[in-house]
Amino acid sequence: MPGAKQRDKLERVLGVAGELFAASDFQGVCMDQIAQLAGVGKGTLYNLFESKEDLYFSIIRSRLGELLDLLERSYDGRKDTLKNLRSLILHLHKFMSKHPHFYLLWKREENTLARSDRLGIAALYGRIESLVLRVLERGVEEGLVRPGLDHELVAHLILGMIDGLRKAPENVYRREEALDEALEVLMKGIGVEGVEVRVTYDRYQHARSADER
Amino acid sequence: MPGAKQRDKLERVLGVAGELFAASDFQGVCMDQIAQLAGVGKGTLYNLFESKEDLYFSIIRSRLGELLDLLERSYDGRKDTLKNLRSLILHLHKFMSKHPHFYLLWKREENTLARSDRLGIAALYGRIESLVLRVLERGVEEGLVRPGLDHELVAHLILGMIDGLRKAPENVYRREEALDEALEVLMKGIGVEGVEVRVTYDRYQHARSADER
Amino acid sequence: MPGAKQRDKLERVLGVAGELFAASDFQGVCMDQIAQLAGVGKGTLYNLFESKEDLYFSIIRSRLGELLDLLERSYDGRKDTLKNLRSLILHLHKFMSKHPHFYLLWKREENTLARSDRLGIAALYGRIESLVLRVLERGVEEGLVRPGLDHELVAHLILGMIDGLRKAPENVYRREEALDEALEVLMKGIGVEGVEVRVTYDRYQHARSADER
Amino acid sequence: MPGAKQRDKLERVLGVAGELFAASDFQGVCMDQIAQLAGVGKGTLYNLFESKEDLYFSIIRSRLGELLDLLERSYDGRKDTLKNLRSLILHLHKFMSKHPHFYLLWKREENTLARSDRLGIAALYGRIESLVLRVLERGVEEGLVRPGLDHELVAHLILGMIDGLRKAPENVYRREEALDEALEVLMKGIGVEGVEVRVTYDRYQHARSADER
DNA sequence: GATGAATGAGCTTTCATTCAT
DNA sequence: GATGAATGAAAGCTCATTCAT
Repeated sequence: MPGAKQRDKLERVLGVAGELFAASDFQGVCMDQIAQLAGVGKGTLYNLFESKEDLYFSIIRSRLGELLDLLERSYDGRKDTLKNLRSLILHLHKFMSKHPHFYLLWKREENTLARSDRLGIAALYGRIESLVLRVLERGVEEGLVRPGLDHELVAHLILGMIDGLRKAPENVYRREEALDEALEVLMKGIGVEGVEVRVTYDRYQHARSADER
Repeated sequence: MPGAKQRDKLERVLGVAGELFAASDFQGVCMDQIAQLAGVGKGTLYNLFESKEDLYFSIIRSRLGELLDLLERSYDGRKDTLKNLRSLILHLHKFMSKHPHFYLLWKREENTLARSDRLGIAALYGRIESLVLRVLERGVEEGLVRPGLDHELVAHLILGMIDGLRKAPENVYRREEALDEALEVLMKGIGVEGVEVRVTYDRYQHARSADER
Repeated sequence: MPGAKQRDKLERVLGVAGELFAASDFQGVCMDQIAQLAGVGKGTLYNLFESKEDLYFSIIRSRLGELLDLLERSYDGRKDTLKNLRSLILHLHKFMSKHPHFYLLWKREENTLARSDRLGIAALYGRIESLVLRVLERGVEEGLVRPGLDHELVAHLILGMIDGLRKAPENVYRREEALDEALEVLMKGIGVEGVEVRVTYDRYQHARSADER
Repeated sequence: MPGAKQRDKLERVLGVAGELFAASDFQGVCMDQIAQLAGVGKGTLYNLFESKEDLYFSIIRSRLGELLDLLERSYDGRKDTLKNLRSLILHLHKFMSKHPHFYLLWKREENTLARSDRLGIAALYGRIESLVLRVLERGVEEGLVRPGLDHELVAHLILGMIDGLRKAPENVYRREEALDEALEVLMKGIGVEGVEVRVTYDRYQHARSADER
């Protein structure tokens, strides 16, 4: 099966290119470098991708696709909202650690991409929003999220908070409790008043094991 | 006074360049375009800025500087936390409307800039964080913000939420109530339990007039 | 064998560029011209040479290298001094006729290069001096050159004379006897008094055939 | 008399520019530098000279003119040939020490200038040749220079030797005796056989005082 | 006359892309 | 399919020159 070798090569190129693009920027990277570091000929890059731009956005698109598959698989309409939100945050966090370069590229381009959906990335971004919307709706059904909120708005607030979490200094962000503290702020913010939402480290441990494959 | 003409020219260049850079990206804009649209000679650009890169980051730096002066001037240790946060959100919102291109550039580069503080922009970013930290501390003193929160973390959550607000679809975001809804989510999230925080449109109107010069 | 084509191309570029640079000067020649006339793409010039400056000095360096190899090969410790000096003059003369542009460039830059040995050219210049010194020492051994002369000084006088010869008007310089007349002046100038040095056209013919491959 | 100030300014510019041009080359110097270092406005340069090229060659032309006036004044048809040649060498040597930059520029351009007499410099070069020719003719009349030599050729040999002298390493060239040794080689080279030519340091001293103003 | 801000032609150099091997 | 030498469009930048003050 030659597909395996092809796949390897493609992954190698995506990995190397992601690293390089994140380290400087689109124009700061040249195809020669990528080819050299990936151990392939320059011509091969053009067999794999239409152009440099295609390569660049393919990094974002492919990883973002992976991430969304992951998030959507982990979402479970039956789970409670707390678990779902925690799972969202956890998976984003894990994915970010695994593909640090991808995140930079994504965040760098997300505003640009919104306008003209180059290469279908904006569509992917839509999926994440719809996922959060579903979580919120489920939360209202459960009586955990207070009704009357503009879900489209709140979805962006949530995603923004998660991104803010990422930008916190490492010493803050890396503390495991940080995730729970953020989750607590979030739940109090959108939760039904008077309903106690217990977010504890024990639960965090538990959620973690339950949620991952 | 030749300074006036100089200033005009510089502002015109910053404006034109900001527009162009936001419309595509760094490499998608050439100095000839900028010069042409700004109505100056190409050489003049190089009298005003060291290089194309310098021009690019000068847009961010100068606007960010303006923004921070604005925010810091509007912060008032005696005001209540609600007012301070509302003022923060309002000013960010207004500035964003006035300089829509600047925001795109800023957000595009913020992750890159964090690493190597090119041209002192990261330092400016630090000022905004410290401002939010002061607001939080004041909130605790007032008994409006619950103690025990990691302020560094929460500061990033707040800034992230505000950014999320910006990313919400125009039809959501433009609704005046959106700001108050976000503020409410935020206050419930970080506020002391049981303390009623009334965020109403009337107050919003009032705060607006009180806050602006 | 791709080396052959490469070599051809390189020689063509060196030839064309030499011609152009000699015809005006460094700044009077642009890379487009060179590429066009050499029948290669502009990019190819940059595969062959680091920069325009590198190309420029490569002309001098490579030809000067050739010349020195020639001179050093033709020098023979056993030959008499007259033959050696004649050989030196003859070879310089021939080389100059073959590469008229190179000479101009060399002479134009020799004073500049002495100061900062860009690209190892000054080192080559040292080799020609040491060659003349060896000829002089041999001349003293033979009893043909009078002792007590400062050889370093005389070496420069000799090289200066040869260069003066080159600058003589064509109608003078091209006369074959001119070389012998110069050689006679030189030998009388540095020779042992009373020792007859016969420099005749016949010998010149003879020396020519003996000396060249 | 404003002419004096003008003259000062012009001399200052020529001096500064000569230094700069000698330190790098024509293209390596920009009008801003010259203006700055000379303490004049850039526009003033264009009142004094037609163009950058004109300025460049004016340095050579004006100094070369000075030099030739000097040499021609010092030549005296009645003096003996030895004195005349010594005077030639001495004056060149002195002038060179006084205007080190000029020499570099002159030598750099002399081959280029020969072809198209830009700005009348080649004409000046002709005067130096004719001066040497007159010295030689006088030498033949005196019975000190042997007849039958091609004077045009020998003139170039002499000028070449003098230039060779200049290129000799400083430690050689600076020795006062070096001039006399060169003169001796020269006189033996072109002198009538058997006629003793005494070149001593005493005479050198004497000639020096007699010759200079 | 003196100045230096403004200009833009013209240059070197880079690098995405192609295509013969 | 894989390669990388060759290409030339494109762009950043410089600096001689001008001219309004």
